[in-house]
Amino acid sequence: MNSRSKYKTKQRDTLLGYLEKAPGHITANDVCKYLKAQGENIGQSTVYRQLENLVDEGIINKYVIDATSPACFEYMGKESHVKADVCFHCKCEKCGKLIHMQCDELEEIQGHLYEEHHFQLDPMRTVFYGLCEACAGAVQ
Amino acid sequence: MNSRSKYKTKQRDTLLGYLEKAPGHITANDVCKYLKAQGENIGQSTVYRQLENLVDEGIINKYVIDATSPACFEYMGKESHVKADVCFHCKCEKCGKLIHMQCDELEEIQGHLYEEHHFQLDPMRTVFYGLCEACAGAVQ
DNA sequence: TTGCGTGCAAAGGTTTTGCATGGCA
DNA sequence: TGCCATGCAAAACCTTTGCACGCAA
Repeated sequence: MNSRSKYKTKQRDTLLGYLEKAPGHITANDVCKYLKAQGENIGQSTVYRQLENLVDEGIINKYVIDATSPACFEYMGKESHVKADVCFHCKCEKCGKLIHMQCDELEEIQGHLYEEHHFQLDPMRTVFYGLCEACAGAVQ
Repeated sequence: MNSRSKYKTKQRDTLLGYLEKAPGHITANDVCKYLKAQGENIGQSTVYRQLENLVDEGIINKYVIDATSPACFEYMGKESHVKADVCFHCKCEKCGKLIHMQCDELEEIQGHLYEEHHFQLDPMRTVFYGLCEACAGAVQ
């Protein structure tokens, strides 16, 4: 679980450079394909291993939405993890779209659950299921 | 995605009968092994397909803990659906306990998500992950 | 020099799919 | 009778692992 990287390698820097400017949610496969397109040949095991390291270090986050779709990663920042913003995820049961949202009011859920129900919510892993705007409007 | 069962088959009944009295969370593999031990020979594809149906029907819930471990299922009950009351579920990531809660304030989440984010929450299927009181107190 | 990081290939395990057969309504 | 459900096997899929080599410190 705690396999923090001790060496600074070219591959790690390349990967980190991509993650920094990568948009929203990215899968390990996305990373591999991007790097390959760039001519950077980094083995997929290295990608997986470095992603795991970065998660351990808190530089990126990992989301597991469901069993069949691949895990998503997201850049959080190198600086200290002040956890200034808590993000939530909504997944559409119909089209499968993953919606990323950050909202103060939703943060209150966390406080409410803790104070009233003594439950310490982990927003990283919690996913709201339902219907997105498009799908809710499309059918019944 | 929406493959609700239309026929009532022996396999479905057998599976449902087991799920009703099955303890806590069960994997698809558990179900297969149990049925085989009972002399009930039900193909694994059938198990997976029926579990998917039952999730769609809201009779069982599906939990995904992480990418590599198999998904867990849990019996929720045949009734409800009347949604006279909206119930929420919290699952402890540590001890696995499933907490059932009904709370007016949490119902507001639904309204909020719909009005502000145009997302139609499905409380039946949404599970809040985190730490229960006991586990949160135990360690850090 | 030491031992971690890398890369390739192959394994691992869960879940899905194709297709012919059997069963419910 | 018309579909749907089933079962088997094989595929698909993501992720991890083994092992030899290269590279950082």
